[in-house]
Amino acid sequence: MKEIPADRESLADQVYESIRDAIILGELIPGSLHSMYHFAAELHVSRTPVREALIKLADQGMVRFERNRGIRILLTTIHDLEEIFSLRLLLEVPATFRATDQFVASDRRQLRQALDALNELRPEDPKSSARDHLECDARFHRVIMKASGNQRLANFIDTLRDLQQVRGASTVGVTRDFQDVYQDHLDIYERITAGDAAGAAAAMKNHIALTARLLLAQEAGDVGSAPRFDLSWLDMFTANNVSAPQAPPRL
Amino acid sequence: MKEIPADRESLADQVYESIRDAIILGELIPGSLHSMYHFAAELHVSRTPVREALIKLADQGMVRFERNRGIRILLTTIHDLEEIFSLRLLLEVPATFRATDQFVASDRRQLRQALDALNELRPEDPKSSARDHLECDARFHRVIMKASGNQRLANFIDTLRDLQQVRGASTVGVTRDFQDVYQDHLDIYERITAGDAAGAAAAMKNHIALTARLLLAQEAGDVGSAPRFDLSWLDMFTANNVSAPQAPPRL
DNA sequence: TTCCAGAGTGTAGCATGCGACGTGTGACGT
DNA sequence: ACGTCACACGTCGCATGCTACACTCTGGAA
Repeated sequence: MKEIPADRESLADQVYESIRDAIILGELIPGSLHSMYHFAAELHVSRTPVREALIKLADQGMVRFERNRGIRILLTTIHDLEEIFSLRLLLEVPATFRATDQFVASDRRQLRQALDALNELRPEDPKSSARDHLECDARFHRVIMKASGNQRLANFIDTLRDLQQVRGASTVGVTRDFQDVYQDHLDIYERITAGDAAGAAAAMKNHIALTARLLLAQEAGDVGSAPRFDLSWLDMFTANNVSAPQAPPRL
Repeated sequence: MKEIPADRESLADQVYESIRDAIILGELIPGSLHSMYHFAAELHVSRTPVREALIKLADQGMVRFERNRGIRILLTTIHDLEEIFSLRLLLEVPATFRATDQFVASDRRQLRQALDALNELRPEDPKSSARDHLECDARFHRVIMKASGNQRLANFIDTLRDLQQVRGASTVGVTRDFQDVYQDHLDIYERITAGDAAGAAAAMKNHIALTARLLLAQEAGDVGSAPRFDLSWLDMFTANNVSAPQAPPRL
């Protein structure tokens, strides 16, 4: 776990980020039990900021307090993933539509930056690249969500993505390669910058829906028990009636 | 502010509910500044559980910590209401659709109970009735959200409704009377119990959209400066293409 | 050998001590 | 009369003391 630097930010916030990152990076095994004393000693702070950070993480569903026992690191279950992707589809698709109409130069610059970062990733180190990819992917989406003008929506999506990353699951390198995913994002970028709101929304919808299908099938396969997932009912709430090519162009 | 009872639940949680309710009930004036010492003395607890409760409230946007100054009670702004109603439309309409398909007997019983409570309300005491109405309204919606099977969605909607209630705004008795609102909910109830998912979703959409329009116009009028609100872009993401009567039947 | 009981260990939950800092106030100089 | 500065007060942020309780492990009895 990373040490706490000595700069001027709330200690509790720094501890929050440290523990959150440690969970996402898999340094804290889901299901394992820890104590506030342990975290406090590890991070060289007192129990108070640790407790405050853990309360936030418990609210987000990443850990659970067990009275007089410790703090349990929670695993993001398949059902959690279903909830997460349902919410992402319901929120990110309309937000992309809205963002396109409100996009300004600085948004475009940031989105381009995130896109380039995504393109420059190469699967040299398989382990770290997957994590890096999740990070870049998150940056790309965050720019769009913020541009939608709904701050609460952007924050909520952020917490959902954190939970998704706890699972550590990525389709990259498993059912899709870097280039496929890059192409998805390039589609979205081009439609947004072209001012094609309906097209951008449709591209985002296809991107998330494809990721959800592949990821749910892939993760469910890991545990053997694979109940069928049905996200198709979401179709009618994600503007399947907008004028966009049914099959988005692929190279 | 209500005192803390001596039963067995986390003190911090009880303090959270006390302060949240106090804000919603308007006992804590938005914009006013308070201290943790003040809350602790008032509720006869130490500063620790007070601080933990306030952290949660700050996360939800109901209060703000001002370092070495105190805790500021925040006002839900018009822009906040826009964000809230956008999210409610994007989430509650699909959730209603989904809930209809998964409704079980116990859900139906609870929904009926909430509906009856709504019907029995009468504007005898104008002040408390408005609050009671908001509470019953929240219960009705919560049953449906839980029945949708997405716990995160239900929780998120709950926090949004809390923020909405901070504003204390209700259309009841201003631009609509009790009977109109009851009719809205009766429509939703009947379509859900009839298994008409698309119809229930459409009814929920109309209900929320109408409330949003009236409330935003009404609240914006209070302060004089009334920028135009445009929630119409949400139409295509709330299943305007489902087979449902354009004008829902009214008695 | 098995079951039960009781003490020990470690934990969260809450109370409290303490330091740093922003703010307001009052005195002093001009 | 007005501007400036220093001091005192109140507050958060963090550290630490303390208590009740859940679990475990051991020892003895059946």
